[in-house]
Amino acid sequence: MKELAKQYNPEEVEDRIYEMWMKGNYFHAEVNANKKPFTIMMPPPNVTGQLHMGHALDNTLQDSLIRFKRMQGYEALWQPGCDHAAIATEVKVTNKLKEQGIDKHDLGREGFLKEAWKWKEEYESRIVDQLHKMGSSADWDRLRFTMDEGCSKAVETTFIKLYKKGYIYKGSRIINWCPVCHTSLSDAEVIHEEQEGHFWHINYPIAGQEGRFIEIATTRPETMLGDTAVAVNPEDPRYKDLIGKNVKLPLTDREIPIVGDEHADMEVGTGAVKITPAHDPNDFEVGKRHNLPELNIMNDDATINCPGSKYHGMDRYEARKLIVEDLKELGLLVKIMPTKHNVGTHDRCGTTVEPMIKPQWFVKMAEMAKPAIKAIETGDLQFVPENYSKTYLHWLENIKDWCISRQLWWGHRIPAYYCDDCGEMVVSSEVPTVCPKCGKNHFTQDPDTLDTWFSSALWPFETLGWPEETPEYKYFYPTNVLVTGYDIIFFWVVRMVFSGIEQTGKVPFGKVLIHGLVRDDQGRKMSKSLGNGIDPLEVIKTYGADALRMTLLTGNAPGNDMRFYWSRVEASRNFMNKVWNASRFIMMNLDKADIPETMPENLSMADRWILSKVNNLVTDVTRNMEAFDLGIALDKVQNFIWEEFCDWYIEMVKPRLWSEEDETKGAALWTLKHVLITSLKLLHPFCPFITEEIYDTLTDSSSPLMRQDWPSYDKALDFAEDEAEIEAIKEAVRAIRNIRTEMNVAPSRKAQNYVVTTNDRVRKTFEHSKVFFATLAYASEVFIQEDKNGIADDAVSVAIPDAVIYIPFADLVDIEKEKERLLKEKAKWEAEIKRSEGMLNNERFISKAPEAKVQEERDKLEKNKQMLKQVTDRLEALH
RNA sequence: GGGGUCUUAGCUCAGCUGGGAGAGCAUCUGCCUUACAAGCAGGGGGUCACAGGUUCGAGCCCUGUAGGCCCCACCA
Repeated sequence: MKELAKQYNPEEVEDRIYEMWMKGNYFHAEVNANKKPFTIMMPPPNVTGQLHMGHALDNTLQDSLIRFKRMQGYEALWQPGCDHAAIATEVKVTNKLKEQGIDKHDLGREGFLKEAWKWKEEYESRIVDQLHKMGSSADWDRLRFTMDEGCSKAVETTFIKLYKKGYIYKGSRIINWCPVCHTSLSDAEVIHEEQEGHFWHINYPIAGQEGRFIEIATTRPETMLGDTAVAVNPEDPRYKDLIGKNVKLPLTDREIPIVGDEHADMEVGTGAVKITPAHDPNDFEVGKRHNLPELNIMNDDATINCPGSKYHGMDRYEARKLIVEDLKELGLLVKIMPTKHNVGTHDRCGTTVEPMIKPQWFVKMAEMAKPAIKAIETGDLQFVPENYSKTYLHWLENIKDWCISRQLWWGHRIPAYYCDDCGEMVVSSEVPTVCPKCGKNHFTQDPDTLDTWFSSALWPFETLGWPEETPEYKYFYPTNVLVTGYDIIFFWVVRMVFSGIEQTGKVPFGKVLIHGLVRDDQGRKMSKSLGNGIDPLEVIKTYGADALRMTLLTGNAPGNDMRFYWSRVEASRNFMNKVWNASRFIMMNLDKADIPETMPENLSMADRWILSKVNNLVTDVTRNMEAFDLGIALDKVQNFIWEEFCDWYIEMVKPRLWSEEDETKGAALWTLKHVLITSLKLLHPFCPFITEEIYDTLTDSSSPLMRQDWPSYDKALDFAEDEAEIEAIKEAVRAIRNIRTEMNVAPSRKAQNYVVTTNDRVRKTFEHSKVFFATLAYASEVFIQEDKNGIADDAVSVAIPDAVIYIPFADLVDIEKEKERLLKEKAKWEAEIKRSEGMLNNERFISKAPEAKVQEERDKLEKNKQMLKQVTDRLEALH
């Protein structure tokens, strides 16, 4: 028998084991008609940097699931890949170049893209390496990238299909513009932050009515250069008569109309609003309603663009300052009120976005949203936890058209071409040869690229070869589970669903397992700026990947945020150590006797007990796994291994192993081995490394644990009737331990040896383990009094090397205390019985509850009655 | 304004369709015991936010109240 190292060294073991898995190609999944597929698409990490704790959680959940399904006999594919993360990467690469003193515009588009690809290569391999360290069993042969050839083809195909269907259109609309990144942003990329600001109250002079003004309030005075109207509520008595009149727009020579519009809220500000259609989404709408001109007064970098004006070329905030001063000078500034208001900022760079009117590409959402909503109603798509489907629905039901064009270089180029001569647009997968309008043959491609989510929306099928009908696509698609954080339901999940339905006719995954954020120990988000992020690799280095995985899986329900505590990692590491040492102990004993091939006949009570325990555990854990309650499943496995297997069974079995002549040693060893292997299997999806290492050392199996069959319920191991007896034994053992404490005898080898026996019932249950109680007392010799003399039902016999002493219970235990304890216990059982009887006497319960449950309750009642009898008997014996 | 969610031990959190209040950490007591001191044995600690209701039975379901958090929209 091989031996395990004395100390578990995760660092050494993990690397070696992972290499073994890789060499054996055990992660690979192949089209296999004899097996059912099970597919998980890895949310592709951005190639912007290294993985953080959120990725660790995300990947641990997926890896646990896929390992479970693989062991269950599915052809389990975990499809890995990375995302080009358009703007995020472009910002990073631009900054890196800037540090080297290079401006990206000097490099030009081609040069920049070369740099970006270099960046991608570097970070992609770093990310893959990190995923290896976490133990991820993804099919690395199938590693994909959102901008690789196949994905680009899928993007192009999708774009053209949607365009031809009329779902993609180009339009001039007001969009969010980032003046630093020089690109448009979707609504989802804009974060609204509350900021301190001011309300500037400004008098606009009424044209033709000298000395009369209309007072407006604004938080952005600089935009007044682009005002094309003032709006008042048509019901507002203060201003009713002014509707239709004009005002002279200060600081300009323009006159603009006063219009009546619902948008003006009588309660807010002065009730009169300046309308700047080109720089405010609401004003844009008002402008549309009243046919107002849209006056763009800003350049792409948010400097003022008003030729002829003194503000021309100034930054928007500089211009604001100067405009306020100038208004003051003109006596038109009425007052300045401090206020808090929400300002939209770019989620990547923090710049305040500027609403701008720009020609952009959009996806029409109304039609595609419908089947995505329906998928929830039909149950084709289910969220875990379920309430996230409400979030999903709420968003879809209020969906707006999706702005998909970005003025970036890093991304999929829009497949639209413009004729150099007449400007005619052609959407096509290739450069058109002849202009359909003017017949010329020179074209320029649209410079814009697509929103990064446009390609990730296709991830579940583009990675399997779509639009080609590859065998992989046919076999593995639609996928089974998507695992992701709640923070990207809108960005990603929604878009995958409607894209999947539209392109493939199928919901891309049946279940969405949602997890929360990993926060620091104070509940704050982990972020670079706070410097409170914890690198998963650092944790793995000191505590091992298994410990990290266990920390992330336990004590946390789906969809909820969790806090990261080092103490929890330590606790997990301690459990790894427990598993390691228990296994070490078992292996040290395995060569002490022949281990039966099949289940031996002469199993002791304790053997039967632990076997049925582990048998039930299999059922429980499997059910939890299938319901995606991974944390609960792991909790049960841990609880079993530590508290049942180690603390009780292994302790109980020791004397049989140590004894020279015990004929049930083989049964004990068989049981130990069986329970250990089953436990390792159950633990493997969560803690793959340590379980694999132990299993391989223990079994000499030619295939690794990760490819073994998941255990299933075995009727032959169901010794359900033993449960009550075991409880009685445990109770007796506890009593003896208490006696030991009462006697103040330290169970030390240095202390005197002694033997304890107790009543017939307990002794009978331990007929195969006569040395059991001796072990508890750490005796070197064993005395069992077989004659009834001196052994009362409630007395103990204590043997020390030279003598046997019979000690009545009463002499050892404080009778009053013991009575109290028993009375308490009696009350407990009585309450239990009352409860059970209450239920069983209830007609509604009997008729409504499933038969199994009723039977369970009846059994419980029976058992409790027995327990009560025991307690009562003991109480009587005390007198 | 719309939607969601939470309140359980000193701390952080589990508690699966209603049926014995749990874990980890912390704390207290006794132990270096031939797997494990990263350990063992034992203990203390909770009116499950509050008030009603449904039920034989409520941490769980319903209504209301108080407080916390998140998302969406909007604040000219």
